[in-house]
Amino acid sequence: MPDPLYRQIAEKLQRMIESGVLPPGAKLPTEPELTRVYKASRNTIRQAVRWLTNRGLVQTRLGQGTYVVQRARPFLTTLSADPDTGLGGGEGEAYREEVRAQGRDPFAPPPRVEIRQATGVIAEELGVPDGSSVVARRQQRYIDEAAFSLQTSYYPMSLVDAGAERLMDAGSIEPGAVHYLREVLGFRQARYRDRITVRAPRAEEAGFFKLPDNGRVSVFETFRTAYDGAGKPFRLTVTVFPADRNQFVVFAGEVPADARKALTAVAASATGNARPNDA
Amino acid sequence: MPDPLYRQIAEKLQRMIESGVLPPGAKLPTEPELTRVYKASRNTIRQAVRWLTNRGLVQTRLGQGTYVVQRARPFLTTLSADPDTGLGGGEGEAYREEVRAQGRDPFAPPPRVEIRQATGVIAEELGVPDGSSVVARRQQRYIDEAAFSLQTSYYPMSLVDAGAERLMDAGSIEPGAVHYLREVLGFRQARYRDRITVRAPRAEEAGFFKLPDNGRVSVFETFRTAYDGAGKPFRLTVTVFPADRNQFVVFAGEVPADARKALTAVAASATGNARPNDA
DNA sequence: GCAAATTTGTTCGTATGTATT
DNA sequence: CAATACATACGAACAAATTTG
Repeated sequence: MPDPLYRQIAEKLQRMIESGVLPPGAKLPTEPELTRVYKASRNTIRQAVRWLTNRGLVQTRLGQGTYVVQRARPFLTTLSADPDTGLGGGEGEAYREEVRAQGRDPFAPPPRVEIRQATGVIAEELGVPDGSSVVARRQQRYIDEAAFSLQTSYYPMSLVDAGAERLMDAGSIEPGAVHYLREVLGFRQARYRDRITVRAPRAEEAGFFKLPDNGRVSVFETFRTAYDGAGKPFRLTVTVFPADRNQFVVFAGEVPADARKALTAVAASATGNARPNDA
Repeated sequence: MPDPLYRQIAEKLQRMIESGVLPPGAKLPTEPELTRVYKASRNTIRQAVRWLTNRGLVQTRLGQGTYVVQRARPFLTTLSADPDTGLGGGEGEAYREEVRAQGRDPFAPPPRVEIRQATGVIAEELGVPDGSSVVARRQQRYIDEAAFSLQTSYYPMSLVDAGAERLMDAGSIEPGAVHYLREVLGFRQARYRDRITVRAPRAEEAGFFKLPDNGRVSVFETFRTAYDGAGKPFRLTVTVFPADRNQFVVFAGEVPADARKALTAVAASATGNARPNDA
């Protein structure tokens, strides 16, 4: 039995998009036009377009039309520690350097600082009792004016008691909290564990990242637990990145310098074109 | 101006799901029932349910009903090299060990082996001319009888010429291709670069992993380029994992043994409950 | 094993609302 | 303000898959 009508129409449009007949940014015919071309009711046409929307191929704009999506240039975050600085990617100074190295423009407003009760994952990862107080430093980051990540770092209150008072400063800690903790408490970074997950965005996240409200684009959520010299966790950093414009890189062992650069070119070659897993 | 009716209905159902009134696995009322309860047409009810479906909260089954989704226990793959064996996660022997370490049951049928022409990413990453021949070894992997990953490793034909003839064997190379290359050509693993991306599944992948056909669940696609002692790439491994049941872990520096174990508990604590990024 | 009932899926038609040009 | 374009909502009929009797 053939596919339902709306699928047939959707697949025809999909082929036009993937073959380049409808290039990124192009406007699809309007619903009444498609109704005439494919001799289907408007509801069926709308169902076909919705199918494309759910797959992230097109995007509809009320009052304007339906357009083939333009993929943003992906940004690469290195998770493994830098062999020179010993810093992991995505945080403070390391973030700004990595953005500039990719020829792009970083911006981060001062963090919001709050005192919260540790619960669930936060308490477990920091090894503090459930309900005890932690400092939460919440940071928004932009690249080329576009929202790029939402990061919250949690520190046990015991660090503040031990002398790291500036953790509770409302402004930025320059050149970075990692650096500050090393100076004040002697903690060396480059001992951490990252966990990388993917999930649907929450409403606030969808708003901040300007994601389509159909739940189509998911977000990466990374959990970084950092340990001090004695192996005790002293920091948990949770970061959310939109999955449609972010990728991660991990280096193991001594990887040639060539392979560390010019990665952006490979990353940008849309996975939609190269299909290394086809049969 | 309030939300449209279908959204109001969807959000009421969403609250029932998230508050536990409708626990995972529960059956939602049928469409005719919802029609009566919310005094909306069947089409509007269906739109509300579709909204929940697009967010991955429920799943409809033709002829049966609509059910609250049950999240599978996530599986963790370690990307950074094992400090003892020097092996990266997700490949050959390392895969089986990691699965058993998490108390689960690995299964992998023998790989399919093909000769292909290198194009795009494959040629670039392996540093071979576009169009030259490569050996592709394609492997399906299961955990607890469920499809878990689809992996293809590419090797330049020059390795076969240099003596690694078994790369073209149809069956498995025990205890693993990495081990074999070290024996025959002296390549040491533990020099590689991983790139982690997320995208919509292709039709074959959705079929193999039994993903819902609405494009809701996306897949991780990881690209691992391995380098020999001279810094020349000798292998590219592309792996696809369903994002709804997989997570990744990266260790940097000497992380305490405690933090390497008991990770599964933290990972399983559904991100749907703990909301570390809320305002 | 078959038929009926139940439940979601597809397709049409129609009317009205809202945002953009 | 008018025309265009997508969004919401209702009603109706039949199809396909599953469960029940």
